[in-house]
Order: sequence, then C-alpha cells, then structure tokens
Amino acid sequence: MCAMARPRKPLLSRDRIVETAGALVDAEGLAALSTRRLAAELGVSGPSLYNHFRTKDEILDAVADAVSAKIDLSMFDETDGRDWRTALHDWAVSYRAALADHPHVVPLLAHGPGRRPAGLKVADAVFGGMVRAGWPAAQATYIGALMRYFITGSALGSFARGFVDDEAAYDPADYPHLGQAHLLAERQEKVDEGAFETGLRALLDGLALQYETGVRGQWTARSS
Amino acid sequence: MCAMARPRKPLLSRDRIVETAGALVDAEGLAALSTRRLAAELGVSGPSLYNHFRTKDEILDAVADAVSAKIDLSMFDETDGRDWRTALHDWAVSYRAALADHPHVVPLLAHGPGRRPAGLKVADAVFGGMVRAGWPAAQATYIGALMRYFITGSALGSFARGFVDDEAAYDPADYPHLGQAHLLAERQEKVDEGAFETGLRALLDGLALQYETGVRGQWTARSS
DNA sequence: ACCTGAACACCGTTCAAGT
DNA sequence: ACCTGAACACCGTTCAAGT
Repeated sequence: MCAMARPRKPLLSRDRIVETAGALVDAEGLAALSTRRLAAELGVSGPSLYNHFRTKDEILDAVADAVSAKIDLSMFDETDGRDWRTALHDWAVSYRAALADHPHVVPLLAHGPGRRPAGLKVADAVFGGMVRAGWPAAQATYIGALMRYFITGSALGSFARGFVDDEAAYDPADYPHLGQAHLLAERQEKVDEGAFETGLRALLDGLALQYETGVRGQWTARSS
Repeated sequence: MCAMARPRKPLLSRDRIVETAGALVDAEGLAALSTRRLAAELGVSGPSLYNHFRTKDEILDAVADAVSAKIDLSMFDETDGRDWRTALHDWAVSYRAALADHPHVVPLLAHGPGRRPAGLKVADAVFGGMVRAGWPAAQATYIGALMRYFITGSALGSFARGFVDDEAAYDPADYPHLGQAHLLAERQEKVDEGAFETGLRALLDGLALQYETGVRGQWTARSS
C-alpha cells in the first residue's frame, strides 16, 4: 500500500459526495451524517471533503436541493395558465410525493429556498403560474407561501406517527378524547393521506372563493 | 473553596433546567444547547444534568412541551361547541403566536406530540371540540392533523426569510418571475402574516363547504 | 489540485468517587 | 440522593505535509 497523497484521477466529485450523502441520510437519518462517516462511505479520509465543499452545511444544502429538483413543475408551463386550481393541486401532490420519498431531508427544506437553485425554480414557477392565471402579485406570493407551509408541514410532521403506539400513554382522565389515539400509529399512512387530501381540497376550495370575489371586485381591496 | 460533592439543598431541579434550556434555545438557537453549556449556565458541571434527565433529548422534549402549554385551548371548552369555525380560527391564531414566540423550538414540536402531556392536551382538545360540533371522528382527526401541518409549517419556514436579501441571487434568466424576491426579506413579517391569514381563511372556508355537504348528506359517504 | 494524518476545540454520556 | 472530575468515543474543521 503506497500512501498516495494525490491520485492521478480525483477520488471525489461534488456529485458523488451529494449522492452518497443523500443515500446515507435517507437510510439512517440526518444524525447519521457526519463528515467522517460520509468520508468513510466514500473510501476517503474526513478532511478530503473540504476540497469540494466549504462546510458540512453546504453538502446538506446540495442534498436538499436535489430533492427539490424532483418536484414536477410542468403544470405551470401552459402559456395561458387559466386553470390555476388544477395546476396547484397537481403541483402539491408532486411536491408532497417528493418530500415523502426523503422524509429525513424535509427539515432542511422547510426553511425556504435560500440560494438553492432548484428551490428557487419552484418558487419562480408557482409565482409565475399564479400571476399568469390572474392572481395579483401579492396574492400569488401568499399562495406560494401558504402551499409550502401546508406541504412541508405535512411531510415533516406525519401526524399519525407523532402518536405512540401504546394505549397506556393516553389516560382517559387526562385526555378524554384520545381513547383511540394509539391506533393512529398503525393507520398512519391512511390518516396522513386523508388529512392531506382533506386539507388540500379545503385550501383550494377556499382560494377559489377568494379568486371569484377578487375577479368580481377587480381586486380593488387587496391588490398591491 | 471546598469541593462539595453533594450540597444540602439540591442545586438543580427539572424546572430550573427546562427554564434555563428554553431561554438558551430562544436566545441562541438549538445548536447552542450543549449539555456542557447548559450546565455552565446553571453553575454546575455537565454530568449533573443526568441526575434529573436521562438524555439531552428528554430535556428538549420538556422545553418543547412548555411551549405547547402556552397554546390557548379555552375556545374548545363550550359544552355545545357549535361554532367550530370560530374556535378553530382562534386556536390557530393562538397556536401560531405561541410558536412565533419560540421559533427555534418549532422543529422539536413539528414531529407530533409523542408522549408530551401538553402536546397531547392540544390534540385532545381540538379533536373533542370538532366531534362535539358534529364532525365525524375521522374528519375530526383530519382537521387536527391538517391544522397542525399548516401552522407548524408556517412557523417553521418563514417564507419570506427563506429568501436572501441580495438582488444578485435572482438572475432573471434563471428565475423570470423572482425579480422582486430580494425584497421579501425586508417585508418578511407582512408577507408571512398575509400568507398565514390568507391560508387560514381559505382552509376554514373550504372546511365549511365540506361541513355543509356532510351535514346535508348526513356524512353518508365519508363517515367512519 | 487533491488527498493525508495530526491536531484543536468541541460533543453526549458513563462511571467511580465523594458527601 | 446529588454533585464531581476523569474518561470514552465521538464531532466539524484547520493545516502542514505529501505528490
């Protein structure tokens, strides 16, 4: 074994680092990603990573952006963009599916796009789509924000998984209405899906109401 | 200075630890809370904490629950509970205010109540209130879940703060609709508040639609 | 340019020792 | 019962040294 300090062909690349980091986070969670562990997975020593990224946070940013890049945005492509409701619905479903595939990454995404290109692309597409559909700029901004609240919230905090599967944890004297709460854990997927669908429908119904009111009044009160 | 191993009166208590930990997290963020730092703040050595909590995570759980305990639940007290919409609205506003006061704690709360008593009290109150107001159990569960999605999502990821205050970050060639995005940072509070209010109104309007439909059809299709 | 080992200043947690 | 210092197995990051 010769201790070669620099190989003729680089052992690492940004892409390979991000890919391996993403796989590790998906498999074992954010806490499992240390620079040493990641380096070991890449067959390299810890400090080597710093030749390609300035900090561990930069690596995590890249992992997060790779997930954002999987969100379908094609529904905002239509040049007329009239049917904003269908577009918003399909986007929300695709958005949530992308996050659900990588639940451990959601906390990284929840704080906004920052300087991540794919995250910015998402914000750009939904804002552009809503404006084209006739929403005033201020409302289009709100829609991008509130949809993100709802979707990342639902992906981050699986409601059902947030309860422990242990009947003894729910003393009827303390929580008179949680007698069935321990069942939530096993029905987790159905409950979270039902809540997401119910909430998304309510959100879109409510926005449709605001759209009609706005169009009738030509957005006099709230446009900016 | 005598090196006393055990004082006659305990130096620590669970309450004092949680209070100091919460203050530290509020002031400097989650990353600033190490067991050694917290112990120093309490005038004590690191391992002392383990006489009162089994792990650091247990301390964080208690900090999170203290925030949940500040959420107003009195709107679900009324024995008739007919006006579910007003109750839900007021609860959402109080919920969000509690989280906004402790933004660094939100990630700890986002994963659900677990075994935290105050978190379970919240889930119990909203579920009970909705059922009393006439919602079927399944829908009441969904409402608790989707409201939490929206509220924690909005508290966790301030939309506006998620954009950097740097015009150069938004190349028009890449993001044709984000020309004003750098302004979001300074208008942060107004944007987040507007998005929250718009989303909450839409959510409640949409749920009212589903309530009316359900009552008319006596929840035949979706009750369980 | 790109990798290495050694080193620095940290972590959470355990444990025997003190009173 | 409740605190202590020492210790273990970790961290992220810097840096001089190698090729």
